[in-house]
Amino acid sequence: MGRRKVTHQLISDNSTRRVTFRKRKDGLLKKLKELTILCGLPACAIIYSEYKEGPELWPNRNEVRSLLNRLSDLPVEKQTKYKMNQNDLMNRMVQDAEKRLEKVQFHKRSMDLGLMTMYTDLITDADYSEELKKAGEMVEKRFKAIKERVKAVKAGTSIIKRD
Amino acid sequence: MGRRKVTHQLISDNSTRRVTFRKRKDGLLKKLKELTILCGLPACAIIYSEYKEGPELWPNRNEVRSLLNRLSDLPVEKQTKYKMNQNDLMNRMVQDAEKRLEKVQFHKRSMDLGLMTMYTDLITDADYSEELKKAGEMVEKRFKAIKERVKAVKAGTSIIKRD
DNA sequence: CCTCCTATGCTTAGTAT
DNA sequence: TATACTAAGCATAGGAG
Repeated sequence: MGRRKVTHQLISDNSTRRVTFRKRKDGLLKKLKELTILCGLPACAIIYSEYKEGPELWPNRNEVRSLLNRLSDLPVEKQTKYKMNQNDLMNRMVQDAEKRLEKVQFHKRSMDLGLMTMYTDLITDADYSEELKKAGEMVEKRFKAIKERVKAVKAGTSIIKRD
Repeated sequence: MGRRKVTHQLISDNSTRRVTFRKRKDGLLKKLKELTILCGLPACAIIYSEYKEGPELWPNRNEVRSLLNRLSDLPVEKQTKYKMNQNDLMNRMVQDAEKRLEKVQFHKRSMDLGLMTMYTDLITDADYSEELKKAGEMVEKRFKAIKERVKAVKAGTSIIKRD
């Protein structure tokens, strides 16, 4: 039989859904590839599914990363109360994350890292959007990484192994 | 007339390319939407074009960001010579970027920022992949942002304006 | 679970306005 | 440039092996 008209809702049958996923995902990525070739532009797609450990990255991991990095430089939408002087999301994220981090944990972290305290006059109250909280977490990870490296080196070993 | 078979190469004519871009982009995003609904999964797409200032983000900026954040937690491919102890790309980027940055500019930056020197024993030679260079640039931006904030506050003004 | 098949619905290139 | 049209190419649901 030929094809039947499709109703747009979640396909309940597991195996049907799996088959449809593969067919449509392949068709979709083919069309995305055609678009980039015909129109000469960069694009990427990220598709999560229950059928694979990680997401499907098109065209590949590096291209996705590269476009993501560009994304960081986008101007911020007016949904937050901050205005940018530059088209630079990263700068804003970094600034605000830094401020938030420092307000909460600066003294402890400074001691741990052996850094001198400063910025005391920078710390002010502000409400932080989800976005800024994530940025804060990012910086937190950075601090953790530095602390780990310091500990590792003091212990005479490096966290990073070389071949 | 109906449609002609398409040759897969860049469309040279400007207006034809523009029209094709709009048509195919819309068709593509429609199919991506169908895929997410039919199969109940998260997905996003980023499409840059010469017809818009920023990239087309589907389904929206926040969803793209959210999926990107997930991406950061993916295990790293074995294409680099570094091994991970955790499924945490950010930690590795941060560590290596930190090392590179410090080797080149630590003393100057430390003075600028009023931080104490340390890590002297951490600095070693290593060749850095493109990826790590980008990570380094990211951290560079962070330092710039901090410096700017410090200057601004010392001057009695804030870079960040509030409504 | 595949792969192959194909009728049928969907997309779209070229045209007209 | 945008919108509308439509013929024909293309994608794919369901079935068969």
